Amino acid sequence: MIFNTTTYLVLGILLREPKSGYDIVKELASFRPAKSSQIYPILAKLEANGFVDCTQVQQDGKPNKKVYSVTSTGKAKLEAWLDTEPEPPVIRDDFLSMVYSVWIKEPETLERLIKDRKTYMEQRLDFFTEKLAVMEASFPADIHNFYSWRHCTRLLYSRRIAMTAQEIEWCNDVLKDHALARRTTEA
Amino acid sequence: MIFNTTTYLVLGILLREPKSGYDIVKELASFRPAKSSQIYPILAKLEANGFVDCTQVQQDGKPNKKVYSVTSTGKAKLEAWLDTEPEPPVIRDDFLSMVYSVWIKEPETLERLIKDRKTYMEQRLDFFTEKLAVMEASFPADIHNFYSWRHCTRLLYSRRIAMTAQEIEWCNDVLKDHALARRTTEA
DNA sequence: GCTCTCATGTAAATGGTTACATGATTCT
DNA sequence: AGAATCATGTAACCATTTACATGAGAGC
Repeated sequence: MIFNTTTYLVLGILLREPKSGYDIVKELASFRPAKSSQIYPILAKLEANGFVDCTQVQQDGKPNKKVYSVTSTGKAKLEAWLDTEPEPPVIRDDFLSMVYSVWIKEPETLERLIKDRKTYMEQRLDFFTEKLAVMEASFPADIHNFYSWRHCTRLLYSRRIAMTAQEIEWCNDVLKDHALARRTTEA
Repeated sequence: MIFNTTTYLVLGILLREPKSGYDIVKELASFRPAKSSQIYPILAKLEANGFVDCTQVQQDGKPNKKVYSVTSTGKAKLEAWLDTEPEPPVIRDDFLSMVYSVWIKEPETLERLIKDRKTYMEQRLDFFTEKLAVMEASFPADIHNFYSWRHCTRLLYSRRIAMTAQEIEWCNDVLKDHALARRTTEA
């Protein structure tokens, strides 16, 4: 069986807390989005190879669901992965590809591109700041405990927040430069 | 013909300056890495559909190469794309997936992960800082001229540098927290 | 009756990587 | 002779997305 990064992520999610495929998709949404058509086959393979167990759970007011939990073999596999070196990050960002070529258009196009990006990043910043605040209020002890998964979540939120704030700052710098240069040209 | 983001990037590279497939791969390497097996078919398709022209160039001391340049149709296509809205960015980062699950291991694993990341980011920071410095020294006028492609390159470098510096800062924060918490535990 | 959320999947297509194949030229 | 860089490509595979299919239950 082939273990790619997404498969390890699924194991990691289920190790925190048993979940259904549908719930895994929701958990991934804000962090590393994946479609259900990718998750369900991964779960099926993990189960077929004994890395996760599955139990049917009846719900009232909702359809039944299949809740998966990690086996000891699954946990061992995840632990072994954490001792390896991660690949360098890959960023797919259309926005950057557009900035790369935006010099062929009027300056207004760059301005629009940056303003839209800033708006998007401000929304993301609010989203993650809120998430972190809720977690801090709900689990004040866990988030500073090395052996709690919420500690890891806190680290990831704080990184996201810092990165997003940094990008907003960059947008402001570009817009400032832009305004300055245009005033100079007009004068 | 299907135009994906990579195809637009190839057009953007060739519009700055005509290049061979081999050169395009090198140009992309530090920004959005792609393999030659992806670039050559894109060039073939672009040529077959009249978006780029190709001329054989003899070189001495090196094998001959095929240099591509963008046609007016190709430029129009790129311009139209710049008026659309970019998709939200996608980040594939094994490191983050590892941090997500590292709570199941001893704290040393997190420490190692962060230290290695910091080292990697410091290398990247040096690389981009050097690149920007060279460009600033070589083309002091261009980098502030809206209608020069080097202006766009400067924006992308400055963003990369700020982002990378920010990530190093985050690594330092995590390591400081970590040291503090361990001292508290030992005391 | 219609839409929304919950829930699980399959099939086809696209985007990208890995592996392979070939050949010129330069440097050691 | 062997490795390194330059140069162009093909074939097979993997990862992910898009589109499709189905169905229960809730709320309007």
